Amino acid sequence: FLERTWQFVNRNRARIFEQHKRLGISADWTRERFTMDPGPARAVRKIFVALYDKGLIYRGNRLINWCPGCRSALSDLEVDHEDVDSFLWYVRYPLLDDEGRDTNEYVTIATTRPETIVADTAVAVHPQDSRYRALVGRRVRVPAVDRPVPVIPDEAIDPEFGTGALKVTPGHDPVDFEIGERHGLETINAINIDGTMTEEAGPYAAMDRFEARKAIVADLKAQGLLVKEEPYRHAVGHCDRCGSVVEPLMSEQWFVAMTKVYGTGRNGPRSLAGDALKAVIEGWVGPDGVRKQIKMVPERHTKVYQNWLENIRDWCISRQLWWGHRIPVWYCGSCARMTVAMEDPERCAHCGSGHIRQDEDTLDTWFSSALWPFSTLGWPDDTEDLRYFYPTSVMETGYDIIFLWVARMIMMGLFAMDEIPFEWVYFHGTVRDDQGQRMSKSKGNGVDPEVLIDRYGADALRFKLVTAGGTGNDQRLEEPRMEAARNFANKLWNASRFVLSQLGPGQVVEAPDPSNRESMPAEDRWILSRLERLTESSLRLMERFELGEAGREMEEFLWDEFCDWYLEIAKIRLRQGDEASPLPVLVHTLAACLRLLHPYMPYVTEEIWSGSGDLRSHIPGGDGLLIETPYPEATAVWRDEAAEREMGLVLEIVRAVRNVRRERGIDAGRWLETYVVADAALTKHAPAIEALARARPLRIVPSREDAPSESVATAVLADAQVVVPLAGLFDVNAERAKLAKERDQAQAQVRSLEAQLANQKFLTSAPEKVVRDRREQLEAARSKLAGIEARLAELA
RNA sequence: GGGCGAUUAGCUCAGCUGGUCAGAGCGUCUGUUUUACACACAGAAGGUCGCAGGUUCGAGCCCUGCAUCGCCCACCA
Repeated sequence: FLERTWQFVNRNRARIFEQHKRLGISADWTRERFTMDPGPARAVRKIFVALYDKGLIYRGNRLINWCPGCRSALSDLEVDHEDVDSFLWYVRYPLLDDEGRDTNEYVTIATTRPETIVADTAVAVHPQDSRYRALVGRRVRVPAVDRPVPVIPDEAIDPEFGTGALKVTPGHDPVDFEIGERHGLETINAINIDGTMTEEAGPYAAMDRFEARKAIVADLKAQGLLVKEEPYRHAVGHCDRCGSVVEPLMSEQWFVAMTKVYGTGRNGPRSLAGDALKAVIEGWVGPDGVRKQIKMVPERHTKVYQNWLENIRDWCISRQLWWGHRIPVWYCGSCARMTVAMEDPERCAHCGSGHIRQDEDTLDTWFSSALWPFSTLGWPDDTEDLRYFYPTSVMETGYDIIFLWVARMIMMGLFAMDEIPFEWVYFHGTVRDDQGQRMSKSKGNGVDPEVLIDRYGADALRFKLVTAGGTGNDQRLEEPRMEAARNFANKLWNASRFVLSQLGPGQVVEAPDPSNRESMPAEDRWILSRLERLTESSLRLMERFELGEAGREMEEFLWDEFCDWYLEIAKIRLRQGDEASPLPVLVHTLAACLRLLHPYMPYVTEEIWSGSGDLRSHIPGGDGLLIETPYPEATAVWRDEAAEREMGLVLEIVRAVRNVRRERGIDAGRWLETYVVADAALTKHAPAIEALARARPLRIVPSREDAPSESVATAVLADAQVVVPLAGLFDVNAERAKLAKERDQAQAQVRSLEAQLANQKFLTSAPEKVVRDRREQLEAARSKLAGIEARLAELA
């Protein structure tokens, strides 16, 4: 966040200065205010000096990315390549004879940047290119400036592209610069730092670079040297800060050497990039002798990381911006040498002169960000916290800054601490607007989180962000999903209110005791068993960073199983004031949900626990904040397959009655006389079925003969049948049609299962459990089919 | 030019190590003042899981190719 703020400040520096000026605030004051605090500043200086001492930081006059808009150097990462529609201009360079006079021959080159013609110092062709072999060694005249330059051979030339001949501009193109170095060519600076042309540009001097381009093209055309201009789409570098077209040009800047080997250690030869690669690919042995490997989630990012590091170039770290850490280097006015120091020096370290001046440049904002894992822990002064918090376990950030930030934290962590900064990097996706567009200042489609928080609540925003997508995938910030998250928070709040309303002031409820399970009602055992499954499953998911899936499971459990079923069934006992109170299960299941959900919805859960809800006061030993209570652990003490099966049947029966009601258009409020053909053991669930299905009178009968068969709707389940007398509402044709449809489905299922179980290969190669499940499914399907057929026979 | 991701109900998206996984929310439709919640409850309709092959007893899930969209990297002027 700090870094983002600093970037923002940097982008807006001119405006802030102007504002302050208008307010009568001195520029010095402004500059001072926007200086980083001394802690991290010391870390930055210490690292700078250490890198410099190892020869990993150097100053050099090199071709760098220059932004004429910001008037600053940029690193490779700050240049965005965007496709631009332009032209490929084919230009004739007259061949000269030995005396330096024009001949009738030409070499035609293709260029996208005619304005750089004035800085050409050669024309290059591929050495194997038969078309040009004879020309190598001769000279051509550069148009516009009439400079004679040689035709040289170089492997870097692609004979297929353009005419196969390249104008070489070492001063303004990275490839050309390398060619220039190989052939000892002169480097000419034709473009100023403000984007205008230099004196070297001759007639075009002082023109803006794009104006100069037009002027040169016009002049070439006039001189008959322009062969053609071809529409051409190609990538052009833009400044990621201001959008200006970036200009490669020669400039004296500071660099960090990425691949230079500066020593050797227990992990072999050391270099910044090499070490960062090693820590992720094969692991890093720290000072404690333990090998630790940095793992990324989603894993695919490691390949991107690796690819970047394997092709990395030195990092240009000096910026000509106002804010940021100033480079801790002083130049001597007397002996001209440099003093590199942590503390501001009084005099030159070499000759003792007092005439020293600090470098005006600031550091790339990501240079200090790279130190974040340890500079925030007090390094280099107070290293106490470092012992406990370095390395940390998980670094969480967006995948868009994997190079800018993550890779550099790893480099600097290994350099300064000789230990990885973190073991896991968890990358979240990009949050887009509701149209799926990336949020950006220029588009103005940014969504202010504060507004969303006002509208839906902080918990809803957080829950939405964590659960709305897959791990590491981008997601849209859309309102319907925000509403759903808010509704869930509301659901949790209301369910809690209900539970709390059942408790007397100061009433303390003991936790359910597994050793008493025999005497507990099936629904209690059921919900506790389900809770345990949820705990086990969500913990497993969280360990794999499947945070969204875990949260969704919690929501589903709380809403569907706890609220819609358990709570409603528990109300019966609460109303009747049963001896076996559901309160222990109600209170402790809710408490467990609060703990599970706390990371997802910290505010509501805490409010229920220790705030106005004060659930903790009803729990033995309940004290402190929710965050202080232990997170639920996965155990199996409450696992109860029998209870789950039993309640599964109850739920099915209730749904069956509701379906009959719906299918016949019977008022939801009307009580329906209902027979359930099932084992007598089901009788104890009669009150629940009665209440939830509004089935009264309800009769549990042992066999189909005990229920009426005339004018009844029948729902056939595997382990039960539901019979609802309809009297006047009964429609025998509708009933037959419905049952026929169900029979077809059941038959299809039976056939498919039978076929699978008859397949010898399936039986031998499928896991035992799958085969067993299939057999059980077949049995259930057959039983259901038999029931349906019997009922159809009755109706015939 | 390389690499990666996406393509699943009208919309936005989940689907872990291949075995009922075809799901959720929203939307639509039908009902409901059932005393925690209408930011709710009950129910319904809706998808040949981009296309074509392949592996397997079995494939949204694995392999190959193709198509469309998006992102990242990149010194073909």
